[in-house]
Amino acid sequence: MGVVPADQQHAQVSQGPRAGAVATRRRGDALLGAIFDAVFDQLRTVGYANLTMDRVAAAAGTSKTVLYRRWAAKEDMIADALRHRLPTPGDIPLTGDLRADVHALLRCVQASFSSTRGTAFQLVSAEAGCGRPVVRQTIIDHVVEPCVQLIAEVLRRAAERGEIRPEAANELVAASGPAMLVQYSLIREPVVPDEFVASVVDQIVLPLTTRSAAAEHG
Amino acid sequence: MGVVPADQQHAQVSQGPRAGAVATRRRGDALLGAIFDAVFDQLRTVGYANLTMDRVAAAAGTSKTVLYRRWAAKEDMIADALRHRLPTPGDIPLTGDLRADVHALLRCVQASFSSTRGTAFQLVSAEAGCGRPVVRQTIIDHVVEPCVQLIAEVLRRAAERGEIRPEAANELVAASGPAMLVQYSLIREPVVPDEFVASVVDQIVLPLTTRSAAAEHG
DNA sequence: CGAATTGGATACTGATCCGTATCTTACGGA
DNA sequence: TCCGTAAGATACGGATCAGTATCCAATTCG
Repeated sequence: MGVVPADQQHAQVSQGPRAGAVATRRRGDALLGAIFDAVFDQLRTVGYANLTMDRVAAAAGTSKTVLYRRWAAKEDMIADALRHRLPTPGDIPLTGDLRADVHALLRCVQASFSSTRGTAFQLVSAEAGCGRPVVRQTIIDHVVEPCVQLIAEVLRRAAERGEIRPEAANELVAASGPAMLVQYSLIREPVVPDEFVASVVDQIVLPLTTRSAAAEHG
Repeated sequence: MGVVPADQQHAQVSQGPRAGAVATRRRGDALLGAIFDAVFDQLRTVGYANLTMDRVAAAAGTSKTVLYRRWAAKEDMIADALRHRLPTPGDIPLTGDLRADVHALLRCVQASFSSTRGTAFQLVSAEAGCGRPVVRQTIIDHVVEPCVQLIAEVLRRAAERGEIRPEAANELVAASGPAMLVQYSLIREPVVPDEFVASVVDQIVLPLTTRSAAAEHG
């Protein structure tokens, strides 16, 4: 309840010109980064439904005015936070090594959880069924779809090289890895551990591609 | 905007004593069912964030008073709606046939989407990170966890019979089927088609269990 | 038929939150 | 050093919504 001390300090003390004085006012990217931190922090602690501009401002150690000077609406702010924090799968260099490439692309999906503090798929479904699923579509288009497509491409090339059975080079198999990570983030805990990613690669994705795996059961 | 016609009729006309007169007032289970329909309808159309008691009441053709006579709070109502509509995996009879049992259990996961009009995992993540994840935990505990455990059990028995390779009888493989369905519901469309369930069984789960699938890649 | 029960309409309170307006104050460049 | 730009505090209007109170009407049961 009570009174919040008005002279509450920000978490980060930047190296200002006067080293003795506490940095009380951030600008530009420093401020922007603090706001994005606050957004994901709020998503993690109170959830999308209870995320308010007041709370984000308070968590960032700033005020609502600053937020509305940058974004017209709450959704714009969140979408912008995502665009700045989500990894870009297209930047991942592919080596041609099947296991390494699949692993790298799945780590990209994993990074989309950790970079948003595990709130990525909370956001995906929070808006499901709404009129303008801005945030939802941002994540799907930015990370999940590209990763699945890139994994599919990696599988296709491996099939051309004869490393895997050709029938396994499809989007269903390509989607299995991301699906396992999404599942883990939703059911177990928000941020997916490294060992789990490795397990998925070695016990799910790669076994599905081996020559001897039965091609059809139905 | 304007005025909603006060004499708006309910969708369902029950067979009252006077056949000529329009049934205007439902009771008991008929009313309860209409309310649950309205809950999932609202979740689908406006989303969890915009689901209000007023809107649910309006969609059910009743008033807020009726809702608060049954449930103390909004979350209780939603949780109750879930408990009445979600399938119960434990009721599924297991035949001992690997493919049939896996398929039946995955159809149970699928049913948890269709019975909630595709909103099940919207609910799972809408509350992620909140203090009291009532709705979230209801779905996980009621459907997903039981299904994964039952699939794991089915795999274990198949391994004992020598039908599948023993290393595949683990929870990671057991989770792959549900994970694919969750993924589909989140990314593609809310309700998962039958053919997709069959594809997952025949192209993901069963291939992972075949004797010749490489046991380890890492 | 008559009484008890339950459904339904409406209005109200208090809280919350979005988005804006206003004013003060720190920073940083010229 | 001075001035422009942007940060930050605060307050406010308007809207929305949860939950309650009150009154009325229909259905069911005795």
